[in-house]
Amino acid sequence: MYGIGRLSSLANVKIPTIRYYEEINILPEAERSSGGQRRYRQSDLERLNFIRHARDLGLGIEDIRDLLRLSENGENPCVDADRIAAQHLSRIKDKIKHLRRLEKELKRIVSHCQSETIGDCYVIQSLANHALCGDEHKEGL
Amino acid sequence: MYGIGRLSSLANVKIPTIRYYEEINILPEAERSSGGQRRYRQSDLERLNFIRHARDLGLGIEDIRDLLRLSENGENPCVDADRIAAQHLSRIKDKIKHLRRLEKELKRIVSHCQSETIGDCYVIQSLANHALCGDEHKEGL
DNA sequence: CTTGCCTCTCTAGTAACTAGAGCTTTTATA
DNA sequence: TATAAAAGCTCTAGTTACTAGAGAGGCAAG
Repeated sequence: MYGIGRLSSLANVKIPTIRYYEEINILPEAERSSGGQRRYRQSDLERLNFIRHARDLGLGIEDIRDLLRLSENGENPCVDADRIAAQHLSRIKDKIKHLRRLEKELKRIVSHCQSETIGDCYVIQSLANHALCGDEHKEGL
Repeated sequence: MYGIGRLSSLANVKIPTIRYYEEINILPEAERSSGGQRRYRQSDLERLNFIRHARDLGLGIEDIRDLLRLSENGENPCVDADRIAAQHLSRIKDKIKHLRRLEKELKRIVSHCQSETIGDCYVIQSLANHALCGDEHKEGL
């Protein structure tokens, strides 16, 4: 049994974040010391590690909640977990696509500006006038 | 002079968003009709188009505020605008790098899972146990 | 028993909107 | 001109995943 500070450094998750996870019920309510402080055990650390790891991969809290629920019974079919991961992967691919379009457009705009003053700055002109854009950059996340 | 609905469809920005932009002072306070409704003119549309365009490129409101301020005087040097755009470009590059790492890791995890039940689902195992990760995916945005 | 660190709850703030309630104004039609 | 539909108004609260800070209380070492 250890306190929240120790759990925090073991899992590499900040203290307020741990309390937040408890509040939104992805961590169970912690046991308390006689004075009311949270006390944790190994299983809490494991669950928190799972959460942090999933967060590092960019999964949202609701997906993580589903994954935790699924993982609680080893007999569950794993297609649901696979689907969550696969959907997340496709969201990431979409984001990459979108960001690449932005990157391309910004590169074009930035490299194109050779002027001295705002009056004929290509950056400003591009923003003011969509017609100067080479490409589309309106969709997606 | 037209109403907020028309401005909204001309600029392709939702009505509440326009009011929000006014509230945070990146759009000037609109003139009002005798009954108190907002009335806009061409210059408002141009400013709003500028904003939307910058948002489409992923720029944050504070950057846009700076760009708008700079663009108000054509004599201003344009290095400041260029710097804002260049910094944004580098943030985008970083995000792409980060997302590509996640993509790689998720692909590995998803394709690796051939099981039927959660008990030996590679997705779940990877999340529970960081040692199964091929790569790092902890840094950055 | 005291000192100092750890932890507690609660509120509010972040970014950039979005949704909805309940009401008033404007516009189009009869 | 009367009325009804469409458009607009303000205000509050919700979204995501935390983070910061105030002010009070718990805990372990010496």
